[in-house]
Amino acid sequence: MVMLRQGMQHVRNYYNSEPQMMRSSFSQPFISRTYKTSFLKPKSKAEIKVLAAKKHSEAEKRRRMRINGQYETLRNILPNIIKKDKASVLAETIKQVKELKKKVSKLEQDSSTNPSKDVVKFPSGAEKLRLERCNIEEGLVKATLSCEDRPELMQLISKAVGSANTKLVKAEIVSVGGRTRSVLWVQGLGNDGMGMLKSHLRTALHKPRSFQ
Amino acid sequence: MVMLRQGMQHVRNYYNSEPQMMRSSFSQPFISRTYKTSFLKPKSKAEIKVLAAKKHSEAEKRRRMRINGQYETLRNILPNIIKKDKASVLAETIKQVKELKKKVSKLEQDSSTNPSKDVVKFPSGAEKLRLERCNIEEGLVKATLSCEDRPELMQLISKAVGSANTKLVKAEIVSVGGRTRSVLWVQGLGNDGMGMLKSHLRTALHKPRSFQ
DNA sequence: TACCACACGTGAGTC
DNA sequence: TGACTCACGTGTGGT
Repeated sequence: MVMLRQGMQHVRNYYNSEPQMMRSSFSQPFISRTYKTSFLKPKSKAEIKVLAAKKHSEAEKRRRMRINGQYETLRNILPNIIKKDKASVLAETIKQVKELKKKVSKLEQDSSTNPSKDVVKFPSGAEKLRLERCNIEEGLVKATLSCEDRPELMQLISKAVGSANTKLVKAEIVSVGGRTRSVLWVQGLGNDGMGMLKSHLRTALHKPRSFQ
Repeated sequence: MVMLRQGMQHVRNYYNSEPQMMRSSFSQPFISRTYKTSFLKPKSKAEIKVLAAKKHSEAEKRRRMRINGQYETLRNILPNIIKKDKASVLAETIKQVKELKKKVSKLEQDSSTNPSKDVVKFPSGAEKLRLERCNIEEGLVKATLSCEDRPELMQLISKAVGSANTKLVKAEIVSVGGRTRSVLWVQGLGNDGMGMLKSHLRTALHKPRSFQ
């Protein structure tokens, strides 16, 4: 039942552009023009009707071709189409559009909760510390800090996180031009946990450069 | 020239299901059944032809309805469609599919070069170190390492990266159950830089727990 | 054979 | 008025 109608359009064009039923009436104009000026373009009512019909059918043909062309591009765009008939093409299109939409919203959701969008964010010049809840159900808190780059910074940070009795789920660090921007994803904070973590991180940030 | 054809389908259904030209011939069967048994279902050639035509046109109508239903769902799925006619719907569909495809490939590209997809990757039990070029034009190298979690690890790593004369563009660390998985994006490696970086990182990984 | 998908010309509607 | 879009029934070829 699988149908492959690749070139059917061409096969089906068996009608010539001027159907026979119309041809007979086209000899008429020459007769009338023998005694009437061609500027007036005299036409019998039947003649007018036939010409209009011809025009109409030609316009309709153009319309069909326009639509069929778009079916063709759809057939080319969509991957894995077996049945090439119009209904199947439309069905497959609908399916694909839905899938693509779902995929996009999923990917966009990911990139909004993930650090991907922070890739372009470089450390700012100012000393900064910011905490925000980013997933309430999972109790996930995102801490963003920007400060001078120091070798012992990671130790200080991990100690700060540890002392707040939390779990560091994920950390992301960008260091550029002697400055560092860190984003931490922390889990397991109690009600007053955020304030505690913040103060711990603040002391870590402002600790003077160690001896080492 | 903007066309709003929301409910045109309903307006256009002015034909009843049995066109007039067919009705006259439907009175025929009753006459023949007066002297022939209805089991044989006697049909004149004309009768057969008309019935076949009816069947055909009905099938064609079903086909049209199937296709038009799909146009309708497309109209509903696609956002921001002004012109509701078939050709415009198809054109808009093609446009949207192309856009969605581009969007998806872009987002997928992002998530493959970005750490997003590593979110689910937790530190493995085995000691691991792997380097790979992930962007040849930019000379970007991705180093993935998995080892026991130690407080001084980040210092060791940053020293290793620094001694290889490179720039740490980005770092990502996940610590779970006493183990750490780190992913480093390093830039500015020479031809033999990768080997050097690897050996430096290896020694950092296997360094015994410091006094501190 | 019957069924299916299609292109066609046409009548009718909208703008 | 004319340009357009649509649904319709039909003829035809392919399965």
